[in-house]
Amino acid sequence: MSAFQAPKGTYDLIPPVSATYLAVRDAISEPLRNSGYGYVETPGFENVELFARGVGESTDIVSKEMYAFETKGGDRLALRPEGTASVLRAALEANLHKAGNLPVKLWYSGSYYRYERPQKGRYRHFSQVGAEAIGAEDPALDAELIILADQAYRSLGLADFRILLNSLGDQECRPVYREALQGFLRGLDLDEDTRRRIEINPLRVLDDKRAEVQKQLVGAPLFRDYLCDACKAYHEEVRELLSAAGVAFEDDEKLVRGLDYYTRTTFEFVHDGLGSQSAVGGGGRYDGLSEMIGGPALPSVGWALGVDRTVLALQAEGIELDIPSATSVYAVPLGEEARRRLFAVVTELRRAGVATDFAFGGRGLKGAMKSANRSGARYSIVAGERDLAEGVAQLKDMESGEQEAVALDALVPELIRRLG
RNA sequence: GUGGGUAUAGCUCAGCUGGUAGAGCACCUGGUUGUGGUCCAGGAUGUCGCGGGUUCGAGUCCCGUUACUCACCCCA
Repeated sequence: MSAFQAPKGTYDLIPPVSATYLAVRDAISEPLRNSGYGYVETPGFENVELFARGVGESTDIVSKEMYAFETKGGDRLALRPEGTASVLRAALEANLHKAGNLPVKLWYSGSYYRYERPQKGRYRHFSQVGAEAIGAEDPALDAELIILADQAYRSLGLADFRILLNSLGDQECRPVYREALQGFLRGLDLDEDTRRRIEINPLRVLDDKRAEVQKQLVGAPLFRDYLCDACKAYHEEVRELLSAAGVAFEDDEKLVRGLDYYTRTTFEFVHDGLGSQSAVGGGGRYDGLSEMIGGPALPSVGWALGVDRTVLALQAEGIELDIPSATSVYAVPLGEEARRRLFAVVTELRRAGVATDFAFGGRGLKGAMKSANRSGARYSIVAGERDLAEGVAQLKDMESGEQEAVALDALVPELIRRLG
């Protein structure tokens, strides 16, 4: 115990659990790397205005959950609460969209920050892997991203997740629907906050999880009935491509996401084993975002998957990822001379690419062998004066317990041979 | 911001209507003066979250406080 602990809503990732997080990030990004997405990394903080204009002034994310601060130089910054706005900003700043190769496809992995009351699956510092395809309006692109996320989850062994799909329309049909919805909502018996939301962002009222609210929403106008022909055709094409790819999804007319920039396709990946925070990931199309942050018209689509929540989903399904032992060989010296000789062998093995560790700190043989066992190493090398006098070391198979003398000079090639 | 729950050994937890602290796992030592994982024998470990109160006596009751946790709102 130190006098300090991790700040509220944060946690440290330590072995062995941290290995699972690395594996999850790897599994999520693998299909992206295999599909033309390039890695992008942006700063952990941005000009606060980017999020205010991008994510939306009316969203909870911006209005009450953002870590905003002023620097000594007077700049107004904010820790990033999400990834899309930053990635788009970076792409525009580097003029990637002018390189003539649209869509610009990018993936990223990093930490995000929201000042919220922590609970299961919701932290103030959390980790996401995301993907963005910038500058193309093509239903196949929307489908591609959903298919790749599905592939990522399946590669982890997850089975109990569902994909919710909806369309939020465009500048043409959304205002008409919005007005129709507002007309309906204004007639309901709702609390003050919700009534305010009707005027600012009525679609999000549909997303309210409270039973007494949902009960009143029966009979609310559905966007499905208001979509313009272009949006309807686009959405139908996305649905068909997903079906053709064998990716199951559920139409959810009430799926509205809490970020203002979404248009047309929106989707969410939900898992029932996470407590009340059921979304493990989500995303959608954001055709207007580029212009909102001062760029050219660049219709785009993307998603972000929560690494923390994916790990919770794995736990809920009882899935243990098969993470290979980090160490293949563990060297145990007895005495000073052996320590020098074996340390040299360890260095040589490592340079040859064999994962090797060493009994540091001069523990007794028994303790050192215990460490060798805990390291998960397949082989241990033990050498003391008796062995050195004969120019050998004892090579022990930690699984079978069998041990044989191997000439010191032959150790490295022999281990490489055995480990394949 | 609002509400519920919890706080005892490194970890997971037990401790009945108040009588001065326990289990399992982990850890350490020995059985093996040069061998781990199994087995056997032994061992160490706690400001019982913190502060105050009631009491002859508080892990146990009361008040306060802090932390954690779950849920609402919202989201990954």
